[in-house]
Amino acid sequence: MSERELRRNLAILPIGTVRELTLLTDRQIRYYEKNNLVHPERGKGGQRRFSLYDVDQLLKIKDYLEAGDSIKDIQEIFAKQQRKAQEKHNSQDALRRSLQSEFAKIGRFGVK
Amino acid sequence: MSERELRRNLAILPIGTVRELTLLTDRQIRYYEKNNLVHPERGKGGQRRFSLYDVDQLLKIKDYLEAGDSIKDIQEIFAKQQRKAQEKHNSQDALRRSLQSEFAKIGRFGVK
DNA sequence: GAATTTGTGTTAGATTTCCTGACATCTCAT
DNA sequence: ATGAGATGTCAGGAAATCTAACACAAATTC
Repeated sequence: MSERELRRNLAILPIGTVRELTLLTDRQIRYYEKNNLVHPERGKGGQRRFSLYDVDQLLKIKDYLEAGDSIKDIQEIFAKQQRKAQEKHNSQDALRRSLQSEFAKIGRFGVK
Repeated sequence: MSERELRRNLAILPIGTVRELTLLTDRQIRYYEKNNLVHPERGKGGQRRFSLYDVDQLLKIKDYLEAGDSIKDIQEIFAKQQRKAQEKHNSQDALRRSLQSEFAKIGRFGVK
């Protein structure tokens, strides 16, 4: 994972901040969590910690709901996006590996 | 200010998160604030809210202190950095303005 | 070398935020 | 009408944060 992705996925925000950033209520945020749409971590005392990625997801949820989609619809939408991201990830990995092995054959860049 | 800068300066982190990110104690963080080295905002109930920029500043403070500098030294260092950033900002503004007025003369790009 | 300053630890009590669980309400679709 | 889905609201408790004060070691100043 890139540095940028790491930062994006750092669980650093309490629910109060997320509430302000998304204009959702605590109730809504917790409900979406219960329905597996977001997955905040928990701090030492058991309080939720959200990442910036979570905030993005919550904003998407908001949009989808306002567009008439149900929680279940959104679960499927996210599952689909998840699969695509995974494929993309895999194909990038594959590309990288094949490029590296090509370079290794040419012998100009070591694959360390 | 750019979108990126805006995000960087958004006051979103409670002191607990900042404590974990910097490995400083609350006491230290508050002391540095009292000495004008960081300037967290306050939430509705009066609790501190730090930005990612604040976190960076705190990490710098930590480095400087470990390097033997005093709080006052750091105040001056920051003041100097502040002035330089300001100058850079101004010169960028000046450049932008002069470019815009050049374009305006040529008449191809309106200065909105 | 005694006195002061500096940076930090620690504690206490009050306030704010967050937690879970339950019950209520409203809107659709059946 | 009935039931499911999404949200509001409330209660009681736990966790996080706040300020102010006292303590203290190390460095600095007189």
